Amino acid sequence: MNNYLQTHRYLLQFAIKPSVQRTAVMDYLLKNRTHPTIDEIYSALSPSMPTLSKTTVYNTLNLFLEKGAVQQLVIDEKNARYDIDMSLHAHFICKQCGKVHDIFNLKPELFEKPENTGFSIQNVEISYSGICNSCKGN
Amino acid sequence: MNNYLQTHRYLLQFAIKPSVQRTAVMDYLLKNRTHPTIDEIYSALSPSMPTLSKTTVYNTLNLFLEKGAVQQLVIDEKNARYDIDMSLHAHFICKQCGKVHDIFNLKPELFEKPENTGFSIQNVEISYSGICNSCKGN
DNA sequence: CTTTGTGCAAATTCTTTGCACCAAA
DNA sequence: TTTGGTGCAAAGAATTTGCACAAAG
Repeated sequence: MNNYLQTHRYLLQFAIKPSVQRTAVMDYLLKNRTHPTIDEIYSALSPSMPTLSKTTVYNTLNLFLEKGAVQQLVIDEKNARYDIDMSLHAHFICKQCGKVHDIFNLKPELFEKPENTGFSIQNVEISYSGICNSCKGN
Repeated sequence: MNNYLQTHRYLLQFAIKPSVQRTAVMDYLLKNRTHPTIDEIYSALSPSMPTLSKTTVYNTLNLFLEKGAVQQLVIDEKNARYDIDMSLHAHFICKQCGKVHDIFNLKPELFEKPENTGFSIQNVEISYSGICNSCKGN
C-alpha cells in the first residue's frame, strides 16, 4: 500500500515539487492502473478533496507529462488517458464501452524501434481495438 | 491521375452513394495521402466548392468510416485524422510540427493480432512518435 | 516578501445535433 | 413526391487561458 510519504518521494524522483493536490493525483495513478481520464481522476478525488478543481488536475497531468512521470495514451479519441506504467505493454480499447485494458507478455520485438525509417523514434505505442468480453453478449 | 468518374466508381465499391461532395472528399483523400484532418480537407476543397460546409465533411468522413472506406487514426490527440491506405503500415507523428508520416516495409509480424489476450482484436495500430528531421534543426 | 500553485469563470477548439431547404430517383 | 443529402446555426464536450487569491519557502 502506498502512503502519502512514499508518493511524495516518488514525485521528487521526477523533480516535481509535491503539493497536496499533486501527491493525491499521483497516489491515485499509482493505485489505479486503469488509464484514467482527467474526469475519472477528478471525480475520484473530489469527494475527499472538495476544493480540488479540474483545472488543477489538468495542470498536474500536464506537469507530470513534461517531467516524464506519466505517458499520455493516444488510443482513445474522446479523452486523454494517462498511464504511469512505463513497462513494455500494449493497450486494447473496447469500441463499445471505451474501457482500456493492458496487454502484457507480448514479444519484446514488437516494441523495438524500427531502423532506417528516416525518423528518430522516441516512443512506441501499440494499440488494439475490438469488442471486449463483457460487451460481447450485448 | 484520378478523375471524377474513377472516384465515383471507387465509392460504389463501398456501397456509398456518390454525391458531388462525397466524390470531392474521396478524390482529395486518394490524391493526398497525408492523413488529413477534417479541417485540412475542408480548407482544401472550400475554395473550389464555396458552398461546402464543414458539417458535410464530418458527415462524409463518418459515412466513409462506417462503410470501411477509410480508417480513423488515433495517433494525433488533437484532431481526428483519416487514412484511405488500408495496407499494413505504421505511423510516425512529430511531436513538434504534428505531421503524420507513413512507415511501410515493417515486418508483417508486427501487425499480427496476438493470441490469448482475452480480447477479440479487430484492429491493430502501431504509432511511433518523436521529432522529424525538418524540426530537428530548430 | 517573493515565487509558485490553485481554482474559478470565461474562452477556445473540435465535433455533433436539430432543422429547414435542396437534389436526385 | 418521397427519400436522402446538404448546410447553417446552435449545442455539447474536452481542454486551455486569464486572473485573483492562497500557500510555501
